[in-house]
Amino acid sequence: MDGVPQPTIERLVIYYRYLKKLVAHDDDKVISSLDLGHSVGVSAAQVRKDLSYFGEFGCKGVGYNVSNLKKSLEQILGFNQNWPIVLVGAGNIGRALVNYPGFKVMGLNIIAIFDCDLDKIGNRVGGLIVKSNKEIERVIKDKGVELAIIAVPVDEAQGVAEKLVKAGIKAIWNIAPVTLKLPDNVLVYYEDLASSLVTLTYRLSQKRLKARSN
Amino acid sequence: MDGVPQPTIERLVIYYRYLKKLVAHDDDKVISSLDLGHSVGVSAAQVRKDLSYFGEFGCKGVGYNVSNLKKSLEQILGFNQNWPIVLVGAGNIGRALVNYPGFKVMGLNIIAIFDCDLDKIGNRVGGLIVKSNKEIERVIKDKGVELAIIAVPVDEAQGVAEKLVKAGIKAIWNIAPVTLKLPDNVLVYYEDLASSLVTLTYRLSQKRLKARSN
DNA sequence: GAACTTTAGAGAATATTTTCACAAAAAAAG
DNA sequence: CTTTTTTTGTGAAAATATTCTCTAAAGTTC
Ligand SMILES: NC(=O)c1ccc[n+]([C@@H]2O[C@H](COP(=O)([O-])OP(=O)(O)OC[C@H]3O[C@@H](n4cnc5c(N)ncnc54)[C@H](O)[C@@H]3O)[C@@H](O)[C@H]2O)c1
Ligand SMILES: NC(=O)c1ccc[n+]([C@@H]2O[C@H](COP(=O)([O-])OP(=O)(O)OC[C@H]3O[C@@H](n4cnc5c(N)ncnc54)[C@H](O)[C@@H]3O)[C@@H](O)[C@H]2O)c1
Repeated sequence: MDGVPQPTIERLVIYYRYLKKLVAHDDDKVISSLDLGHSVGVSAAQVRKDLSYFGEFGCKGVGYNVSNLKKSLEQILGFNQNWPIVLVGAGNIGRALVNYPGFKVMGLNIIAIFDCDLDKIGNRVGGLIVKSNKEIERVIKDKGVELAIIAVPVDEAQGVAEKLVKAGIKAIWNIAPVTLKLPDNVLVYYEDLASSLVTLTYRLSQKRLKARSN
Repeated sequence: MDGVPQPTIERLVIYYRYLKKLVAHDDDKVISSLDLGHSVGVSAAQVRKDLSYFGEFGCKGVGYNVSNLKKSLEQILGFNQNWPIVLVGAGNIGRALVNYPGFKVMGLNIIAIFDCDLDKIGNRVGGLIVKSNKEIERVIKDKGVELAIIAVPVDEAQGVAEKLVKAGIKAIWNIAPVTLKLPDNVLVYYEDLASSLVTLTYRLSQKRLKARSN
């Protein structure tokens, strides 16, 4: 059940969202890897290979039962579990994330938001009240939280990360564009918005160069 | 100059940020691939390979001149160019992105923000006034904009994307979690925040399973 | 200035991920 | 009931990306 490529997991989420839309519209009872792939911009072979890491979900000559496949993906991706999450940094990005309703359907629940700025502590963000950093450890331990989001300025991220790990956090999603130095047993995933955008400008330049040389 | 791995570009941005910090602190005149790599969580070989796609920047037995390498990366990544960008959707994420000062140093300039909600049009976001969707085409053509960010709800994204492409947009950074159907010559990069988080919960589950089976 | 140390660059070897190709199962057509 | 069509699942092949290994250049030590 391991040895699953990283990109496969991300694509499963994409398949899931499309299937959910189909179920909601009661559009189709069954879908082929070709149609599913085409709908989400992935090859049919890739769809089948991605699913094959987890078992057999389709029927030869027919395709996949939409509703069942959706349920299987929920199971695989852990959407029926509850993942309590704490978020540090009640700034622009932090507030956007807390206000976003799309995480809940995936079992992702931001249960607390922390900040060190006295002007922000006590404010309401989404359904939460911004708490002081001083409560980080207590909340994490009380609720047995393993996953945290870091949305503080670059220079604060390392310190916040260490505090989180000390409190028991096992995985961090870091939006601050800085590499964290943490024990190997802590999972860290970097969400680097600027570098994604730069990839796009880079490819745009490449295309221009190629066009010019033709 | 092509055939550069996608991940290499993203890492170059990471190297760049670290070098910028060194230059600002006047910390080091020279850095080895080992030190640079170690600082940003990448192997030394990876650092050297990444740079080798673009030329020779180091000195054997010595390392890389920090300031020169930073300048070379600026050149490679197009940070000294001006990339005007339009953003559609003055919601939570859209406003966060416009307010973020970190894009400017990479030549990324959000020059206009659009929304269709009358309550939002006319509001100030960062240094910009939210404009009506009706002005999208005019602004893009007037300013020769090629790059757009989509930050509207899922169901609106396809329509907005088509409007942008018709106005001349060549590359889209889509934050709405939905696959866009656009002509092949339009570059699309998806920023899927939820799927990143799910990858993390998935890996966390895996680790738990592995720990339990030991 | 000879021997040693450090470190970039590059090609080879590995590892990872995607695509291909086809057998086998299910359904549909004849 | 046989043939044809559809479509999955999978092992092999291809493509992509990373790591290893070694050479040679630059600097340092003695
Ligand atoms: N806003 C964006 O679009 C964007 C894009 C890319 C990256 N980022 C990164 O995301 C992070 C947050 O960005 P933002 O725009 O939300 O910034 P922001 O300044 O709006 O918010 C940062 C928040 O963190 C709080 N904070 C500072 N130090 C803290 C600490 N030690 N403990 C707890 N809270 C602390 C501040 O009080 C503030 O509320 C930054 O690292 C930024 O580089 C943001
Ligand atoms: N906020 C998050 O943390 C988050 C996380 C993941 C994904 N997303 C995605 O990002 C997108 C935006 O999220 P958000 O939280 O900012 O939502 P939001 O509701 O706060 O903002 C959406 C904005 O788009 C505007 N809009 C709607 N239709 C439009 C149209 N046709 N043309 C122009 N403007 C239009 C709305 O008026 C609103 O201002 C959504 O697709 C969401 O799924 C957001």
